[in-house]
Order: sequence, then structure tokens, then C-alpha cells
Amino acid sequence: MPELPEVETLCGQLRGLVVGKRIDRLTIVDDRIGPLPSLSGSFIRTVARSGKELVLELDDGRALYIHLRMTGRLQWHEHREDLLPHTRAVLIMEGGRLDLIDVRRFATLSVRTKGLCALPSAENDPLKGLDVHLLEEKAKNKKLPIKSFLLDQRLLAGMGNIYACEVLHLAAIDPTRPSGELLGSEWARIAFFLPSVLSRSVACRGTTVSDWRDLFGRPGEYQHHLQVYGREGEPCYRCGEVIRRIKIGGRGTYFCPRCQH
DNA sequence: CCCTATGTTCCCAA
DNA sequence: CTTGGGAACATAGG
Repeated sequence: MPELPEVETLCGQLRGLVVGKRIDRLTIVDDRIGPLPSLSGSFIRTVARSGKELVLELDDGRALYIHLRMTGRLQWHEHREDLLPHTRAVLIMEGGRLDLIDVRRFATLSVRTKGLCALPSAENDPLKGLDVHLLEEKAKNKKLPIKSFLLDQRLLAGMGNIYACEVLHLAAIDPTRPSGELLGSEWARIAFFLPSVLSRSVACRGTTVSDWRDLFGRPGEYQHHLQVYGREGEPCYRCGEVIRRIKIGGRGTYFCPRCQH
């Protein structure tokens, strides 16, 4: 569930807490996460987001990358001694502790040397300046459904399933439409709604439909603003038609068959 | 009990 | 090259 707005939320919350802190040690609780080199003694210089990945840049030229995948979450503790269930790793630093918790064990941690890994997605981030003409160009001659196209992380770093459904509903575009056939006016609507939806969700600290929690265990609030996601069988807020759910590229896709054509 | 569903991404094959 | 499907894993619900 952590998509761009959720990771951005963690990024902002974490930045205020850990920048400048000295790492005591990184403890691997679940061997599937490790092994990782020692981070003891390094200082955290910055906290950034790259797509759906969180990057803790260290003062020694390395960086710790955290990808939460499906069910991963980060929890900050200042005094707690024990571990919550499904805790996979613990980053202990002066003044507090950052726990990686993940029921399904898909989340990943990695330590990479900064500079060795360019971030090809950085310029395609919907919150950092989105070039929709570039998207339109890339979509040319593609038959891939627009919904799947929007989920391609190389094209749109950080886009996830929930927000792809929401953006297409607001833009009144059928999610099954071949991406190469979209009109200029439709790309313009995507350009308008995509950053708007994501930044509003960031302002709400993300969408909690099942288990998303922020760094302090609080659910987000954007679920109250969802237009179609999770609303199968309920009336469309715009036209009253019944919202339907189909599968596109193996992913649950919610849309209004009347508004989105 | 058994089958299906779930936010992400990688890998393989048609 | 493009596109679709299954797998990685654990748990919840019909």
C-alpha cells in the first residue's frame, strides 16, 4: 500500500527526526532482509524519496535504501524496548529507534554507495515536475492500457494502483484505453489531476484502506476522499452509475463505466 | 476447509 | 520490444 504519498509522508516525518543523528547500529531481525554492512558510527545526512523508495543518505558516501513493497511499514520509537510482531530490522540511533515491520516479508533494505546508482526516475516524479508531453510521446504506438501505462515506475516514479484509479476517474478516462490512443485533451487532464491527487494525499498523510500507518502509527485520511477505489457496487459521485471493478494487468481496477469512456 | 484476494516488483515467455 | 502472467509471502474473508 505504500505508494508515493505514503512514502513521501514517511520521508517528511523521518527527516525532522533523524537528520544529523549518529547511527548506533542496524539490527537484522529477519535474516531474509540481510545481511547488510555495518552502519555503526555513521551520521544521517539527508532523507529523500526516490519513487516509492526511501533513501537515508549517510555522511560516509553510502546510503540506506528502504523499499516497503506491499505491507512494509516504518515505526518510530523513543522508549520502547520490545519488538512488535513482524519486525524485520531495527535502526538504532541517538534519541530513538526506527523499526521496519512487514507482515508479508517483501520489503527490502539495501546499502549502496551513493553515485554508483543513478536515480533514473528522479526527473519523472509527479511531485517534482511532471513532463506530460514526454509521457504522451512514450505512449505513442503503445497498446498497453492507460492504467498499466501509468503504473510503469520508469515513466512515473511512485505511481501506485490506488492513485492510478483515482486519477483516471477524475480525468474521465476509461482505464482500458490503449495508451497510444489518448487525445491531447485527455493527457492534459491527466497532467492536471495527477499532481493534484498525489499532493492532496500527501497533505492527508496517505490512504489507509487496510494497514497503512505513518511513522507514529497513525492512519492516513485520504481514504475519505477516494472517488472510485474500493467502491465497487456503490454509486459514482459524479453521475450515479454503479462503480465497477475489473482486472487490468492482474491489478484490481475500479472505474465508472459511464463517466470513463 | 479451500479458494481467492491484497498495496509492488522482478523474472520469464509468448 | 511489448505485453501478460506467475511468483515472492502472509493473512483475511467468502
